[in-house]
Amino acid sequence: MEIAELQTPAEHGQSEGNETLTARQQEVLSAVLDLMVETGDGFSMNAVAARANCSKETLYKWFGDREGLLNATVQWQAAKVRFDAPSQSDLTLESLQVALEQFAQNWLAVISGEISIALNRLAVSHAGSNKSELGKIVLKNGPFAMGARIKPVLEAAQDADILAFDNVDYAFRTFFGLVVRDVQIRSLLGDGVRSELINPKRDGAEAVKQFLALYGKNLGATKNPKHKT
Amino acid sequence: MEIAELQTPAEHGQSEGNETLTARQQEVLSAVLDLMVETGDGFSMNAVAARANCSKETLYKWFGDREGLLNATVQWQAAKVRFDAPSQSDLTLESLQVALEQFAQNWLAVISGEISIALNRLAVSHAGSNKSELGKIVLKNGPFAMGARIKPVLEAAQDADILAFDNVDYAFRTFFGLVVRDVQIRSLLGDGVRSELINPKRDGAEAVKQFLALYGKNLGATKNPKHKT
DNA sequence: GCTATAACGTACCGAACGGTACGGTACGGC
DNA sequence: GCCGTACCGTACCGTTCGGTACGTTATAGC
Repeated sequence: MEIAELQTPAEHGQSEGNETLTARQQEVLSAVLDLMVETGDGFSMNAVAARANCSKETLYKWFGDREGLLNATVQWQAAKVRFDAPSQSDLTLESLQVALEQFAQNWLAVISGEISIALNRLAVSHAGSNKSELGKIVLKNGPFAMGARIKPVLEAAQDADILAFDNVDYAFRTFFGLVVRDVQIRSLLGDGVRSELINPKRDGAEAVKQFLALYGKNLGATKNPKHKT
Repeated sequence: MEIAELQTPAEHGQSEGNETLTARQQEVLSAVLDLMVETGDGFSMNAVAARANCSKETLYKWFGDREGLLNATVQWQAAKVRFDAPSQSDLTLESLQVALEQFAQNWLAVISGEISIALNRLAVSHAGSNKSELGKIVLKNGPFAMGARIKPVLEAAQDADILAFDNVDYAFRTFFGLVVRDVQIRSLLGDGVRSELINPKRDGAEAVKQFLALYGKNLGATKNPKHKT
């Protein structure tokens, strides 16, 4: 479920500082998020100040510069969205399936949300021009965080003779592909069909079924990849 | 090469036209592409003119405005990169596998190339701010073009009793996920591991193997999705 | 009540950029 | 030789934006 743990404001750089953001500061970041969803990257510091009813001077005092403000916003939002893979002590095929399904469904719901889309758009465009940490931040809180939570589950399932694979990284990336499919890139490119065509509940379950068909150990002749990395 | 057909090389909108670009105009677009790879979206019209040794006035005359220049560049590049799915008359499991592998490998090679990454970054960032056709253009020449080429092959394979699926769209999107995995999003977000970690030849073949394991008809108990749309 | 601090609002500055105008040059048609 | 056309190079204009400065207000501590 949604572990909401706050904090992590992140000073101008990515100092991974743990100074808690004040409520007022979070109001500002929320305003930034709104503007981001509405206009992409095309909003000015003036617009932020106006939307948040604060002065530009305060903005610069708190966040250093525009980059710092964006970094803080992205990190703040990323911290809010983190959810864990449900881990249970007794691991069976059924419980694994449930855990993966829940994770896949959460993930699909997140990446098809407009906030995630806006954040990823911002990070992608800033990853082009060097000198920006936004890409790394989103990468760390997106695909990498997903892997960090799923891989232990996969490895536990392998230990429990439920799954079979040679390379947990590759197995995870297959899981990623089956879950995300073309949803994320199409969303980022502005394909409007998202909410109609995508059903996180159904598609997540289907992805897990397919993943288990590929990597489940008891399911007939499975074709396990031979990657050694 | 200077035909008297006047300009209007790629009218400001997306006139889908293939009015031939003069060699000089293609030089300009090539310069734009270079700048795009180098600096993302952060290049000025002055920079384009300087790089291409042409005047800004000519730029505006040929392409209307900055948007028109970007559109022309993206369309020009997209047209160059198109490749067909090899289609043969006799469709067997082996020939299908070969065809899909070749396609998957081509696709992986394209999307991990720096030009494709730069183009997709540009399109993604412009898809955020409305009022830009770039997202649609890339969508059309990317995922949609891929689907338009693969789906007929899948359907032919279904007719030949090689594959089994209920929904060709969903089957294609699974294929997409298995091929692309996390490669594209990680590349767009600036993850540098691309060329080392990714082997189009090997990964494309593996993706096809997995796809056939899921949707091949003669391969034991396959779990076909029950999607109706 | 007095002072200090924090933040608001507005005005301002310099730079960069999109877009336009203009003078100069090379070249093909006649 | 003359003209029209296409293009180059540069200068220019108006606007926007990031960032700073400053005067004003409100709140907290003493």
